[in-house]
Parts: sequence; structure tokens; C-alpha cells
Amino acid sequence: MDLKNVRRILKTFADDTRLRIINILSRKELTVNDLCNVLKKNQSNISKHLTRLRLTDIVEDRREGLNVYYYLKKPGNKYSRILLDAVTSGISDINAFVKDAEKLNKI
Amino acid sequence: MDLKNVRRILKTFADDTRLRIINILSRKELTVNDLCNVLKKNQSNISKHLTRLRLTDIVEDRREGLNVYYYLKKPGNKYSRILLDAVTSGISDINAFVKDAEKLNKI
DNA sequence: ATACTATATGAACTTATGGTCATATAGACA
DNA sequence: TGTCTATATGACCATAAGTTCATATAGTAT
Repeated sequence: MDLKNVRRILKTFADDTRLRIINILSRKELTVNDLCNVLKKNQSNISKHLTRLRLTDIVEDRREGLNVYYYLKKPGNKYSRILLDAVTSGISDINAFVKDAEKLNKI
Repeated sequence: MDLKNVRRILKTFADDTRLRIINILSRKELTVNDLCNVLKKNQSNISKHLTRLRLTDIVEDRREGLNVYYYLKKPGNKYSRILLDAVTSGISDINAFVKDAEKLNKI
């Protein structure tokens, strides 16, 4: 883990849409389309954010027919885990997150 | 703490120069000029990064004559503290940080 | 093959960000 | 007062990042 990686991980987290995606995926794996519905964003937008999260090793995907399911990846190295834990700790009660979780239950 | 604050804090952390400043200040309070010398960046640049860190409640400053000393803010908010701990202890052995610490000892 | 659905990606646009230069401000001291 | 040093800030530029539209790709089904 070097400085570049730390910055890359932090930058990837430092966006509202991606934070919301991470929060949602922490509860349940979902398809791109599901995420569009919960977040009320267009498909291109969500897909690009997911690509970025995948390139930063935060999520992984698996295809099932036409659908691609995204889910949180268990961090491989120790430093990633420390950072990811720090970034995600103590923020689950954020209002926007709670609302997203409620929408999620209706899907 | 809302989503906007979390994003703001993460964005502030997500920069090489600011991460290096945080690492350095975690060891010792320093003047703007000291930080310029360690980081080999111009004064304007460092000053602006420090201003941003101050506005995000990560550092504080105190003036002593002509010099302004910067140091990590003690309580900060809870989320900043968690990130700060991750960056300053969990991943403090990253190469760029160690090198900065060595330069710091020569001042 | 065609048609349909889900997802990914290239192009273009807008805004945000980091860096540098020049200048302004603040304090010390003669 | 003037001058020097340390720091802050405004203007400007270049690049990065987020969004949207249109299109491409992948898989299903007929």
C-alpha cells in the first residue's frame, strides 16, 4: 500500500452517489437496475460509478443472465481493510442512507 | 453528521499533499515554512492546503510572532477522528510518510 | 437471423480541484 | 515612519471529475 493507493481509495469514497451505493450494497447485493431505482439516477451514471468502485476493489460483480449483480468485496490486504473500515464506520445512521435503505425494502 | 459532511471530510483527506501534511503534523506541530521545506512545495500551495484542513476542522493554528504553527486538532469530530487514526497509525508505514518523517528529523 | 432487455462505454459539456504567480496582510524591529 | 519576514489570498490556468446522451455490447428468446 502506497500513498497513491490511499488517495485513490479515499477519492473513490468521496462522492455522494458512491457512498450511497456502498451503503446499499452493504445490506444486499443488487443489479445495476435495482440501484438506479433506489438512487433515482440514470443507468449510465450508476454503471460508471460501479465501474469505478470495481476498479478500486471495493465491489465485485457477477453476471446472471442479463443481470449483473454487484456486491461489496471483502478487502484483500490489511491496509485496505483498515481504510475501508474507517471510512464506513459510524456513518450508517446518516439520514440519506436510512432513506435509501427504506426504498430498498420496497424492491 | 450528514452525507455532505462525510463527503467533505473524505475529499479533504483524499489528496497526497494533505495526507502528507496530516502525517507530519501527527508527529510535531510545525510552521507553514517548515512544512514547505519538508514537502518541497511552495508557500502558497501549502498555505492553501492548511486553510482547507482548518476549514474541515482537521487542524488548528496558533500564531507566535511572525510564525503560524499548525497542529492536528484534538477532538475534531468523531468521523474525522476515525479517519485520522486510520491514516496516522493504521497506515503510517507507507513509504512517502516514512521519508517525510526522516526529513522532519533534520529540521 | 431479429427483437428485446440489461449493462457498458465513448463523446461532449460543466464544474471542481490543485498548482503557480503576484500581491496583500500581519507582525517584528530599527 | 520604512523594511524585512512569514503567511494568506485573488487571479489564472490546466487537469480531473460527474453527468447526460447516444451508441455499443452481451445475453435471452422467438
